[in-house]
Formats: sequence, structure tokens, C-alpha cells
Amino acid sequence: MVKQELPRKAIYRLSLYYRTLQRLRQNEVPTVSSATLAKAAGVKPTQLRKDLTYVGQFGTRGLGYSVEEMCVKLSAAIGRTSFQPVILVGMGNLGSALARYDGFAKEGFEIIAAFDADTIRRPAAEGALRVRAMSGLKEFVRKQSIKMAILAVPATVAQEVTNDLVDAGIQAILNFSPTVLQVPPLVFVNNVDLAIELENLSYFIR
Amino acid sequence: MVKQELPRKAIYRLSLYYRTLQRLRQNEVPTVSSATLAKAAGVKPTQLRKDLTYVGQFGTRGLGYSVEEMCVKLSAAIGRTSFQPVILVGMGNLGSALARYDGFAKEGFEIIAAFDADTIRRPAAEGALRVRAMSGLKEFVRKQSIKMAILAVPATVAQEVTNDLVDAGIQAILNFSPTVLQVPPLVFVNNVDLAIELENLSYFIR
DNA sequence: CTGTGTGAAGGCTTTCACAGCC
DNA sequence: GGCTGTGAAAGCCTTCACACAG
Repeated sequence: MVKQELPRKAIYRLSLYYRTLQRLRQNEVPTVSSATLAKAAGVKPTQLRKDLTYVGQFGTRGLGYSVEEMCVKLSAAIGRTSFQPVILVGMGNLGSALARYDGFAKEGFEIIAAFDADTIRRPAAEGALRVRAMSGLKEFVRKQSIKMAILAVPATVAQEVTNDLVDAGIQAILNFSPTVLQVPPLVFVNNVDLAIELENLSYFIR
Repeated sequence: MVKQELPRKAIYRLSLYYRTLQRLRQNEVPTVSSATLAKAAGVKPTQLRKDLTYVGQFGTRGLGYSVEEMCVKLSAAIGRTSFQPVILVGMGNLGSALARYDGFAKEGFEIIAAFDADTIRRPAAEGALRVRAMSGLKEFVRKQSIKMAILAVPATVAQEVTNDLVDAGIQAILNFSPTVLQVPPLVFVNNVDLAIELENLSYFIR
């Protein structure tokens, strides 16, 4: 029935709509039109409507969509769970910042453990999050059945660490190291390559 | 003649090829085949060849591409300059980490100044980079003719700061705040939304 | 025989145009 | 009149198949 996979790019946008909606919800508005929400999310109204049809039809013509209902539908579609545990590997500059970044928690992700090759260099100053030794990584992932990892290690060891993660049963990796990771099918990787994003921008400036 | 704009997604890949090539260059290899480079970059050989035709044809059939020549061609195509000054706005968790992140420098970008609403909270400990007051932002950008900015401020003030940046003549913004920025045409924005990247991954895990 | 260059085909996304419902 | 839902069209990007060069 619902064999209908939703388009890859639509998944991103559904997350975006969800977050945009949350802000509207605080305004006690009962309904939104596609035009209004689309503007707030920075997409075209038709795009938004098309995306919404992937999660079912529930708008009222002439009126718009129920904010409440859309929240439920979206959160179901993108597989939100109230708490999804995540581990963080690599506590250098970027890793430490990510550990303290509150944007993850706001969207329901909790970083429950952090690992680094050098446990001494990073003392307890990192808030409540103790830095663990890499030697305990695989066991931790396996025992706690962790599915998601954020990878912020130097490029030189990225593949090696990835192999361990995959071995231990990790299913998804958010990769901040400027490396193309080799992973088996059914392990998903999202790359966030900061330098390339900047470089890409520089292409457009005259 | 060369009216041929290169496809948006190809621009990202060209950056990726460039970086992948740099690593090969250290191995003193004079030429690469599309198969070899494509594997290292995580794309299909035909994709790579197609992308390369956008920057001109310079391969030798039966042999491959000159590493040296490809470096030149790619760097010209993506508009690399040896040093592109960038400013950073917002020195919270993420901002501070970005200020110290060495990945930007490696790709030829130098963060020449950092701004924050709270100059006291962030002392000189941030390495050589002094934190400046927001009040001086517009003048700095204008005087130094800065074209690119990294924005790592809270969502609540993101649009406001953006307006100032645009006013002062900024042409490109790498935006880390979870906000859809409104900018005039000819100002380019790349959004890096960490929470959405994670959320997107969570969709794929069963 | 190896490996590039490329038109053509195919697939995926976005946009349009308009029918349908409140 | 206002706004959703959606097939059809258009646009963009990737992949294929194969001609062609060293």
C-alpha cells in the first residue's frame, strides 16, 4: 500500500516544514495555508503541497491545513522518536562544539557518549559528558545498541574508525571529516563538508 | 562560447575532485584515469568524465588525465583564489570551533575576523583571533571589502545580522543557524543544518 | 586494448495548470 | 473566492552505449 517511498530530497524538506511548523504552533494558529508555510520555509507553495501528498492528504480546501494534524503526520513520516541516542566520535575542535550544541537536543537527539583517542587532553570541562577511550567504542555501541554516530575525527583515521563503528552495528553516520567513507549497503552516511560548502559559495561571488 | 554554465551539483563534485587530486599529487603520480579518481571520490567514472568535460577536454585516450593539468583546470573552474578572506559572526559553541577549524585554511580560506554580541564572555583564549563587537561589523565588512561570511548566531538574531551583512556588501553567507534567511538576489546562502542532517539519517534506519 | 568524449536515454524533481471542494 | 490535490509537462541530472584516439 504505502510502498510509495518518499523522494530523497523531500525528506529534508519535511524536516524543515516540521521545524517551521513548531514555531507557528506557539502562535496558537489552528491552520496554515500552503502559501504561508511555504514562504516561511523558503520553498514554493506547489512544492510544499506536493510534498505533503506523500504523507497523505489532509488539507481542507479553501482553508488550509490543521497545524496540529500536520505535526503528527510529519513527525510520523520522518520517523521522529522522542529520544534517539547518538554517540560522538572525535572530540577535537569540532567534536567538542558538537557535544555542546543544543540544536540536536531541540530536535530530539541526545548525545549519550563521546569518544576520543586522547582522553587526557580533554578533561571534564566538557560539561557533563565524559570523554571515553576509543578502546571501549565497539563494546559500547554493541551493548547499548546504538544506531547513530557523529564522526568528527581527523581524515587520516576516519575510515578506520568507521570500520569499527560498522562492525559494532552502527547504521547511520553523520560524517564531518573530509573523507569519502566506504561502508557496506544498509549503512547510511551523510557528509557535511564545511570546506566544500565554503568553496561552493566562492564560485558564485563575482 | 563558454556560455555553458556548469550544473549546480557538479560544482560540489569539482571541489571534491580537486581535494582528492591533491592527495594523489603527493604520490608523484603523473596521470590518473577516471576510474581511479572516481573511486577515490566516491562517484561513478562516467559521472566524473562528464563533469570534466564542463571544464574542457584534456584527457588522453588510453592513458588518462594529467594530474597537474587537472589541478589547474579545476582550480580555475571553481574560482579558487589562493586566499579568500572570510569573517565569522557568532562565537558561541559552534562559532568558536569553526574559528579554530583548520579545514578552512587547508582549502585556502582565512577567517580574518570574528564578531559576537558578547565580547567579554569570549576572552583572548580563542587563539590569535580577537573577538570584535557587533557594532563594528558593518564598517569592517565595508572597509575591507569582505565578500564572504560564516554565520553561527542563534536563530533569533540570524535574520537581523544577515540584514546588516547584506547592507555592508556581503555576497555569500554560509549559514549554520536553523533559519531560512531572506536575502536579495545576487546574495548567495548555503545552509548547513546539523539537526536536519541527523534527522534525515534517522529516517533511513529501521 | 585501454580509457576518454559525448549524444541519447532514462530517472528523478520541480513546476504548471487546472479540476475539485469548502 | 480561496486553497488543496494532482496528472501532465518541463527541467535537471545521471547513466548508458559506443565512437574514437593513443
